[in-house]
Parts: sequence; C-alpha cells; structure tokens
Amino acid sequence: MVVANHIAGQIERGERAVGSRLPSELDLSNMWGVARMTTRRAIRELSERGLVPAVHGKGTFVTQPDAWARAGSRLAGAIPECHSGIGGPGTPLSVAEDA
Amino acid sequence: MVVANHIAGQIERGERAVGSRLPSELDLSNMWGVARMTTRRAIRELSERGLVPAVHGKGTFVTQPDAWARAGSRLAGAIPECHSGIGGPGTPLSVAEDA
Amino acid sequence: MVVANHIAGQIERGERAVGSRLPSELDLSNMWGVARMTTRRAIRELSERGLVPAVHGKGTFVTQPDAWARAGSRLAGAIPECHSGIGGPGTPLSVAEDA
Amino acid sequence: MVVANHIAGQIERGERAVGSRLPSELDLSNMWGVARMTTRRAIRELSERGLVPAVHGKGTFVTQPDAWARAGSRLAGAIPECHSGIGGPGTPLSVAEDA
DNA sequence: GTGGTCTAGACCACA
DNA sequence: GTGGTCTAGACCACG
Repeated sequence: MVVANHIAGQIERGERAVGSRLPSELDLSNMWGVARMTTRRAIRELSERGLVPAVHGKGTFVTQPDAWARAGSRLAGAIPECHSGIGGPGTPLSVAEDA
Repeated sequence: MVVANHIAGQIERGERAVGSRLPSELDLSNMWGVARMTTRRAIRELSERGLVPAVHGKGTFVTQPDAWARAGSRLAGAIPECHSGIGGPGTPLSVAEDA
Repeated sequence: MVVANHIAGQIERGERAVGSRLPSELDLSNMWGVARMTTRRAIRELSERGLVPAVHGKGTFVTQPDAWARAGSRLAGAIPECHSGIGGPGTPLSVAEDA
Repeated sequence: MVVANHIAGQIERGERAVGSRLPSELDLSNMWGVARMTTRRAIRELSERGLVPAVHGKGTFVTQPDAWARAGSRLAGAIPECHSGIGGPGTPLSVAEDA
C-alpha cells in the first residue's frame, strides 16, 4: 500500500508531530486523489500497528511506535482521550480553555 | 449500544429500584466517559421500550417492564406526570403493589 | 435587572467586541454567582433588544444596537460564521422560523 | 421538527415519487441549512413512521403510507433490501401497482 | 438543574 | 458515497 507507507514514513521520520491530529479521512482522500476506502484501508493498517489510534468522533492521532512499545498502557495518556487534552506540539484540541 | 444494554440489564436484574430516578444525563455521561449525546441515545432507546420514562425538567425514572405488561395504560398514572406529586420527598411510586 | 444592565453596559461601552461570542450561560452564571435562570432572563432581555442574538447550538454573539438599527439585514454579517442560509441575506435573524 | 414535517408533507402530497430516493443526508442538510444531525433526526422520525425506510450504504427511499397499510409485510420485498438489485439504474420499485 | 434540541465535524460499516 | 454513530459543547423549555 503506497499511501499507508507514505504516511507511515512521515510519522517515522518525525515529519508528523506526535500527538498531532491527522487530516480527516476526506481531506486525505482529496490530498492523495484516491477513494475514501483506500484512505480508510491505509489508516486502518496504521491503526493496527499502533501508529495512529483513531478516536471515534474526534480524529486520528499520531503516536510514537517506540513509546507504544515501551509504555503500553501509558499510551492512554499520550492520546487525547475522552476528557483530557494532551498539550502536545501543535495540538488543536483544547479549544475550550479560554474565557 | 453497550451503555443502553448495560443500564437495561441493571434495571431488568432489579439493580435499580423501580420508581427511583436515574442519575442525570450529564452524570451518566461522566460516569461512562462518553458524550452526553451518546447517553441520550441510550436513554432514548430505553424510553421507547417503556423502561425509563423521561420527564422533562424532572428526571428519568425506572419502571418495571413486567408491571408495564401487566398494567398497560394504568401505568401512565404511576409515572410521575405533570399532575402528580412525586417530585416531593420520598414517593417511590411502586407500581406493582396495587395488583 | 442588574446583570442584564451590567453586560449591556459592557457592550455599549465597547468592552465586548462586536462579533465576539459571550461566555456560555453556565459560565456567566458561575461568574456572577447567580442561578442559570437569572442569566437566561438577562440574556433574553438583551436578545430582545437585539444586542446579543443567540444562535442555537453555537452561542450568543454581541452585535451593535446602532448597526442593528441602521442595517437590519446586514446584521447577519456581524455575526461570525453565519454560514448557513438560516438567517440568510436579508433575513433579520429569525433562526426559529421555517416554512 | 419543522423539517421532518416539511418532507413528510411532500411525500404525503405526492410531491416525491414513491420508490424514489431522497437526496443524501448531507445534501438535505445543505438544502435546509441545518446540521446533518438535525436532518438525521427528521429522517429518523419518518423512518419510524415507515414513510422513508433507510437502507444503509444505499440511501433513503420513499414508500407510500397507504401502500404500507395495505400490503403490510409484502412491502418488505418492495424496499431495496440486501438481496435486491435496485442499486442499479432505473428500478422504480412501484409498490402500488401490484395491488 | 433536568431533559430536549441544535451546531459542527469526525470516524465507522455497508455496498 | 451512503447511512450510522460518536465527540464536544451550546442554547432552549420545563419546573
């Protein structure tokens, strides 16, 4: 799978910040000029490798395979979960913080 | 959904007293770690099955499916409606005990 | 109503930017230490004066009474986003209306 | 809701052909200027009344309440289900003409 | 302060 | 590329 390898490479080379959100499936499809299903297949592959845990209704986030292997459950803290905000590099998540 | 089945099971197993009020949607959302809309979906499903009639501005109450089948329309009087005074202190509206 | 006057004053003195969103009703209630209903009443009063049109599901925004009186339809442009045709061009913000 | 009644009226007045597919939820959302979830609510309501059975991955189709009442279960075969091939071009599945 | 409805946008499952 | 479900958070109506 070309696209899967493409994005996997980006992550492994550090071109995509850990904790950052991937563009939406639709955006990626348009960016790559491929069908949505192809994008989904690629994302799914990466998900299964633990590179980009998808959080339903929120987005798909990049984590570090390395960290994943090391920490296991601690990963939960690295991924922006239901309530917490991770405060990683360039995190567009905590929107509600300002008054 | 899982949460709907979860609470439905609690009711059917009698873990939730008939006539008691469920925690508010917000509380349940926090308890389950899901968005409020997800909670609403679950509650709605149960509402449609007649297990937990929701009363606007008051709360959501558990009734007994058994009693429901037995009593039919008479149940309507057992559910805290506009006219009734169950909003007051300690009125468990036991449906079954009048049979 | 003290709170209504308070925020109305803020707007009229320009302390709240035109087009900006007000804090949520809950936040305002906490800020002022009053019940939610009080806040709602205050907001409602301002809404009726055209100071802070509330957009369902989005928030409450401040506009300029002056501009409101002048332009009417141009008000839509004063509210951030107004993406939809809900209040469309030439429609004085009646969100709840539909054919 | 208003939109639900709107489209329900269209169907009941015969402005939407029986067997025809409704625009997608996204299209309807854009047409009405509302969020997709609002559209879903409306569609859902109609679905529960049997007016517009939704078929996952295919679309939402209009049937006739009248025919529904007459035909009962036979209607099931008229609605594009898993087995049928109405996904192809031009299969108007006219429910009423077999009566 | 509860339930009810809505915005805006994401991922998921089916075809 | 559709319908299905979910997140996150706002305003609305009832009491």
